[in-house]
Amino acid sequence: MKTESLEAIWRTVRSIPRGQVVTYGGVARLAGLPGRARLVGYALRVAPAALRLPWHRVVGSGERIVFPKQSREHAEQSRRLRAEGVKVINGRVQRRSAVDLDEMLWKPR
DNA sequence: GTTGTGACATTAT
DNA sequence: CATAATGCCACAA
Repeated sequence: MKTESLEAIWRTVRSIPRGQVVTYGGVARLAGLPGRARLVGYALRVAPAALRLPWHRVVGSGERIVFPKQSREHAEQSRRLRAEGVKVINGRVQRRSAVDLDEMLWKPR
């Protein structure tokens, strides 16, 4: 049922850890709905505000923010992500591998 | 029932 | 990098 799908998506989004981002397609896949990225967008659009979903952790393919650069949503998402330590440059979330590499080179010892 | 529109993704030009 | 074509599918008109 469709409400089932929406709930599965909401649960999945709710499970995204702080400081981590997942693509629309990724959420769909994790929710057991492969190939239905658009439904994820719809699910987030109609999600009850009461759920307090971390919608800002969901990005487009290539870890790009899907909202138009000038939009309020775009600014909002960038702000929220940066508030969690996620680097966002030019509407693009910096690759985690680069961050991990930095951690590796600095942490040891 | 048909058509247009998306908080999208992937592949091919 | 930019565009277009497809696939996907819920919803509104």
